[in-house]
Amino acid sequence: MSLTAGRSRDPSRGQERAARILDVTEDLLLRHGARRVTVEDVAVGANIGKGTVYLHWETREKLFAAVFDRAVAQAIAELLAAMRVQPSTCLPHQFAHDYFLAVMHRPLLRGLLVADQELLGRLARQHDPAWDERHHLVSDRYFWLLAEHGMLRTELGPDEVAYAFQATFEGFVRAEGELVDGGGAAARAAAQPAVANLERRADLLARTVELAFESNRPVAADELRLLAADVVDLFTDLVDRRGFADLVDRAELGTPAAS
Amino acid sequence: MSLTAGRSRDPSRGQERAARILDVTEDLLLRHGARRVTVEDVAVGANIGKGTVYLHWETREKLFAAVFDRAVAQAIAELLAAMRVQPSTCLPHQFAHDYFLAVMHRPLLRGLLVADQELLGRLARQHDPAWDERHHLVSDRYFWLLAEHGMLRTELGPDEVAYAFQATFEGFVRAEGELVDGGGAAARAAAQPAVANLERRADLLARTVELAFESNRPVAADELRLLAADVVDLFTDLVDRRGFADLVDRAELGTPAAS
DNA sequence: CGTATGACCAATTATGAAATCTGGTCAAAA
DNA sequence: TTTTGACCAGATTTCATAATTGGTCATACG
Repeated sequence: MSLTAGRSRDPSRGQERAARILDVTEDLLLRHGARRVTVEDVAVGANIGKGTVYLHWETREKLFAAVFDRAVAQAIAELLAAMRVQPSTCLPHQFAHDYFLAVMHRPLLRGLLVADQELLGRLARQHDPAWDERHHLVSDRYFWLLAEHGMLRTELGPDEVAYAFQATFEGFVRAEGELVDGGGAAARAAAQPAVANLERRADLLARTVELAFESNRPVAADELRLLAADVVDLFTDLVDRRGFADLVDRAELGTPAAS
Repeated sequence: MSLTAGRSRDPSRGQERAARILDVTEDLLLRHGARRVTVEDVAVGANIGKGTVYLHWETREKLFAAVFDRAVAQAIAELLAAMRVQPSTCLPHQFAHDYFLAVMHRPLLRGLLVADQELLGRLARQHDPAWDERHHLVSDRYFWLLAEHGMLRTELGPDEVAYAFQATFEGFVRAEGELVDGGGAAARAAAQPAVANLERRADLLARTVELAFESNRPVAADELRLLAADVVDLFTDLVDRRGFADLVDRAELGTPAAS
């Protein structure tokens, strides 16, 4: 039944298996919701024994958490990759735009942000406080960095911007999908492709963020590159501590896990 | 919908009883949540027979809906009253500020906006589509009005602003209460009064909205007063159709129903 | 030797039938 | 004419039993 049985001295072999387990779990999670996914299902799906799952995670909930962690890490990795190619991505409005799309393209993350009861089961409001802690910290430092570089309006302090940005971002994620065209009520039912609508919402979010929070000071390309590098470091650090550093290094953009 | 009551030819008698029923229901709703409130409870609380409740509302759910409708109407009435005293309240940032507080001070409305499962029971995601319809319509017209008066930035179209405003507003309502002081991590646990924190969040929302959506064009007091009058009419119309017109006329600001 | 496994067990969760409760009605009371 | 509460069907809760499942670990395996 097992391919790689006991033989392995190679640790990457185990990593690979862990990834496979996460893949299977993610798929099951998306299709049935946390409540209905059993460890047995996962094991069968990954062609391994149930006990083997517990060689990687000490608990079912931790396995699930790992799936979500990975999704977050992938989204951030995607973002950082974009930031390396296009330094201006570190500016709040582009950041919001890209992160919004990264989230919305991943049902797992969308479910996480809107606290989808069906998807998350009892994991729903059981955030790891340590993660929230770190998230806040990174967020604060990010906006602090922006402020130091004079990229933020001076009307609001960095902490305030951090709070407002977060609220606005989540508001857009939760906002109903019906951003209708300006062309009056007639176009209501006209089904524009869902992706196009997503893009429009991302764009609107971006412009909102830009207008509300960013200074319009022109920026030298060099300084921007420098700032972007700092921001990349900042978020890399965030993801590092979650055990998915490799995703960032390899800039793994693949398979957003969307259906 | 409601017929008159008691011995009387006087219809206000029935109105009064209806209000009493709503009061009792609201109280029970807040204390036990929709799932646990029975029509019998309501009747007993209001010192009337169960059948009498059905003289006013044909269904338990409609009774509950009426409670929420009234809360909305009260909040809007409060807003309109403020607008009459202080016309600048019709500007998005002040509007957001006051409406935010009006909502946050009413557990019923907060629960409605965040779709509190416990409070709403199965009413949770069972919005009256007709109301959403009207709400959207009024919202759009509001921002259109603002645009016509040149109060909005020109970067975004009125429809876009309407969408973004809604998303931002709901984001702030949902955002966790922990807007910590700029004074570093130390003040984390320092319990500032909840109301003060609410006020700060309202203020931050206001400034965000102002920066993101409003033009900084100076406005003559007269024009502002004119605009405010239009806005009052607009929202009065919204509330009228819900059967709580009297609240607006009497500018009933009393008892936000907060605990 | 160390890794992988699945039978095993306690504890959670599903099931379903009986008992209870409750939304809504309406004949009678006021 | 208005109000009421006994009444009933359908929904909900209960509670005991059955089935499932998270997690362990002695054993098999390479």
